[in-house]
Amino acid sequence: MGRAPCCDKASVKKGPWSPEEDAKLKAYIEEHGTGGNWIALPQKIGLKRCGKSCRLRWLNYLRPNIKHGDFTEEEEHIICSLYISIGSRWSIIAAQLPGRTDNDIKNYWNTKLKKKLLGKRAPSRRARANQADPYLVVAAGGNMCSTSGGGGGNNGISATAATPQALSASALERIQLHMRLQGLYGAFGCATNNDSAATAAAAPPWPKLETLLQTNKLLQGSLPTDAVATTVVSVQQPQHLADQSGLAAGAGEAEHQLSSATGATYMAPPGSFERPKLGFYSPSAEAEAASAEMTCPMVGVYGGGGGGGFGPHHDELYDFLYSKYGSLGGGVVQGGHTYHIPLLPELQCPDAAAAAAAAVGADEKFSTWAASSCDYGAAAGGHQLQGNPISSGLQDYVLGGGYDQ
DNA sequence: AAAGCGCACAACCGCACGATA
DNA sequence: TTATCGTGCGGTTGTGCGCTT
Repeated sequence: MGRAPCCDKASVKKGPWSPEEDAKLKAYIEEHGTGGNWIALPQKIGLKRCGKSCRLRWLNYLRPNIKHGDFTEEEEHIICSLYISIGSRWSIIAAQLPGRTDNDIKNYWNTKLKKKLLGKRAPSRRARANQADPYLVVAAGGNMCSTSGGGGGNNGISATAATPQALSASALERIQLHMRLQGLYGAFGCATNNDSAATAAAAPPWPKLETLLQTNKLLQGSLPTDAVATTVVSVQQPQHLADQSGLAAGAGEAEHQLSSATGATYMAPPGSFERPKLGFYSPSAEAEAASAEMTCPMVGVYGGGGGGGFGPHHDELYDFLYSKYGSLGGGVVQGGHTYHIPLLPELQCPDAAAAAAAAVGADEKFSTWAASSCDYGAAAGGHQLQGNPISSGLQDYVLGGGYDQ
């Protein structure tokens, strides 16, 4: 028995919205608000639309301060960075880009950015229809390292990890993307035996990501200073610290810290080292001096518990990455240069986003963040942004999430 | 000129979650 | 504790337009 549909599909209108419908919806919401019930709203205003459709139309097109098209280079960088870090959690990414909607960003990623960055064509509808296993499209058409072991040596990705069961398309794309940005294909000894891989390897790395990270541009201007609760110490670990800490060769405290190839940095509590998890990076204590501060009402709980921890693909993804970075001892050496995995910009606390939104006008999407106590996953996977009370007065955070679908 | 194709955008669908009765 | 409902999210599909053959 399936759940009842949200509306009578036989009587609701589908397809593009007319200007008249837009005007009706906009006028009503501007005057009365949504009334807290989208399902009932279309009846109230005489629209033959599903409530969900009304909500979508309002959020994506009719509400004030919506931007469409013309993504700036900086916005592209932010999308790219966050996609690597957290995957296809478009609503969270959208929260970092004022005026942008998750739908817009999702479309932009799928139609432009992905191709631009990964250098591959999205399979056509027809190809997709004929493709029995969608995961194989990525595995075969993407620029992932060969897992056949033929000629490329041990590239560290096990056959198991490369199977559709182990690594999702999203995870593969993120690995590809990050490698791409770092120009690490050669360092990983990838066997590139198809055209798309060769094309990808020839493409230039992401040129300005590092600049963006260094300048730490992500919504710094809107960070509130008066909200209370826990202080989250952001953000950028200075490069010299990253250099010193290494990845796996060190002992003691340094061993607690590891940067993953997705850009995640992990800080385990002293004395309880465990295998790092992929996820949003946690800032180091040393980063405090160079960091901005933001506040976020949350409690400090360590690890990936609560909403269910990390997604099923993370362990495999981690195993692959850790085997790479661990075995290479603190970075990837290529051409006499040691490549360190960059730290990613910090996600803005939703409450900060809410505060920023409040300054320019009510925004329903942000208002839901404001009430959620920085719950990053309530709807998107049930995971919470959780703090790690690593030492007195300092909080590191790991964003868990089942975002590999 | 017309068919085929790819692309971009808008919209829909189904699932998971939280709230509530 | 369980069922139901509304909401939010990410994935997918529909559609129109422009380019290519």
